Amino acid sequence: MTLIPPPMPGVPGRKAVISREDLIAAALKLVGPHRSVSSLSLREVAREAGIAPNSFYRHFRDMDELAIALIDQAGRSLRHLIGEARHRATAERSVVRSSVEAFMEQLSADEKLLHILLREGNVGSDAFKQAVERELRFFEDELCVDLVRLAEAHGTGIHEPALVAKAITRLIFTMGATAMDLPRERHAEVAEQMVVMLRMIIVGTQTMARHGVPANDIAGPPREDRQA
Amino acid sequence: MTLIPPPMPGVPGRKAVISREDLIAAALKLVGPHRSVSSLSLREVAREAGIAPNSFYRHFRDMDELAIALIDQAGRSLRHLIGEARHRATAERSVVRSSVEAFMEQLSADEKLLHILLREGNVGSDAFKQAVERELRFFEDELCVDLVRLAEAHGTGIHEPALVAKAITRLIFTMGATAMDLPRERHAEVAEQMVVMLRMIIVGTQTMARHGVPANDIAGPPREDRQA
DNA sequence: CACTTGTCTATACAACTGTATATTAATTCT
DNA sequence: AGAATTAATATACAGTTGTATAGACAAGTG
Repeated sequence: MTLIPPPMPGVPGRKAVISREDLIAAALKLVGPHRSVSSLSLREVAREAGIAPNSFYRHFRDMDELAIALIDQAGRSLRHLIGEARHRATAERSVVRSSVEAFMEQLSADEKLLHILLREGNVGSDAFKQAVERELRFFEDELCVDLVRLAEAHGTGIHEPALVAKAITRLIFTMGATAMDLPRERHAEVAEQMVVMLRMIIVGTQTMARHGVPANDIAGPPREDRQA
Repeated sequence: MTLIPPPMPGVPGRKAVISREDLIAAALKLVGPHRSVSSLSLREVAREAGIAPNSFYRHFRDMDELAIALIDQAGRSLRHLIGEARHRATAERSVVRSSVEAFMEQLSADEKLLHILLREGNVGSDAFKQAVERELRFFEDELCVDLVRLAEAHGTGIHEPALVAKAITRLIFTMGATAMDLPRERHAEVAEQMVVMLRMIIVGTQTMARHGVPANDIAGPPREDRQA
């Protein structure tokens, strides 16, 4: 999706002095901790890219369309990152730790793209939100098959793997979002918190797979409909 | 904070035909799934409230100030809600289930206020974000003392209660935010997912308290620095 | 060459924004 | 009654926004 037409030499017309990617880059330069994508104006992006406002329409119909392209790119970047993290993980260290570390690492380096994916899934148009949701679900699905595979390999059970994946994903993303407002030196601390949280979830799902799911938690009295 | 001056009879001047609360209400009428607080304009709110644009300044200095007042109100509403949920919980059912149910219930009823708290903590000015963060932390702290108290009462251990509270809070809030985009009839399903997720965390923290924390998870090889 | 085609720019317009200034209206105090 | 004080308004202005229209430039075609 959002493919660039290949540079066939047989097409008439003027040589494009600017490309979609240039516009995306210009938009990226403008977003930041205080500037959300949905608050960018068409003219602003055009100005940053050094073109006339109307030239924008040659590449995108809307700012919304640009935003979705941005999300796509952020998603690709994230998927690449996670792929690498997974590769590193199975070799030496735990998935949890190395994934979290890779995530936080990317958070510092590639800040803007992650920013978009993390924080702006809640505002904006429907198309915008769906695009973010799609990337989240992608992340989630990959994590799910990973979890199942690892659980089988290690002989540990896993209760409701899909929900485990969902919980972990959402947790990583929100924690990452809040980490972005913190000074760089506190990122390691947040990463450590994330690792502990994820371990709790994993220990929980394993215990529940081993001993059966409890019908109530620490707060409630025993219930009658507890499963045998 | 944001106190109304008491109606002393001894102050000259014209009777105020509109109050801060009316402006807040007008702003609330405007926000929705497609309209974020930070995208509201001063004139728009004034128009909705039926006053001249400049009259806005009699009550707030900024739209930002209005936004923070909105967050305060949403926070109060949420705290009230949680207080009730906790009251109900200790009596008959589990904290987890009844809290989640109360949360989702409020989500449907009082949609707008929760909306603001849930979705808009990531965009907007610093003051805005800090206000949301403050409310989140409040929620978190209350939950933490609850967890510790319950763990003691039931004789179950609890590992890193503060982190448990944080994880649960963030999870509830993000899941709640995504639920708001779903049709009403799927809310129960999301609530069920949330309950399972939270139980995993609680079972996890209990197991870790009982058996000691694992030095690595299901994916990694044993590490040497494992705690005795 | 003229011709078409696609890219970009210039100008323009109506709508909207936040806010400054000045004026009017309502209420209480003396 | 009149003076004082405060809320609300009307008008106005400069800036920004999205976009419509029309024209200029460059590259390929016949």
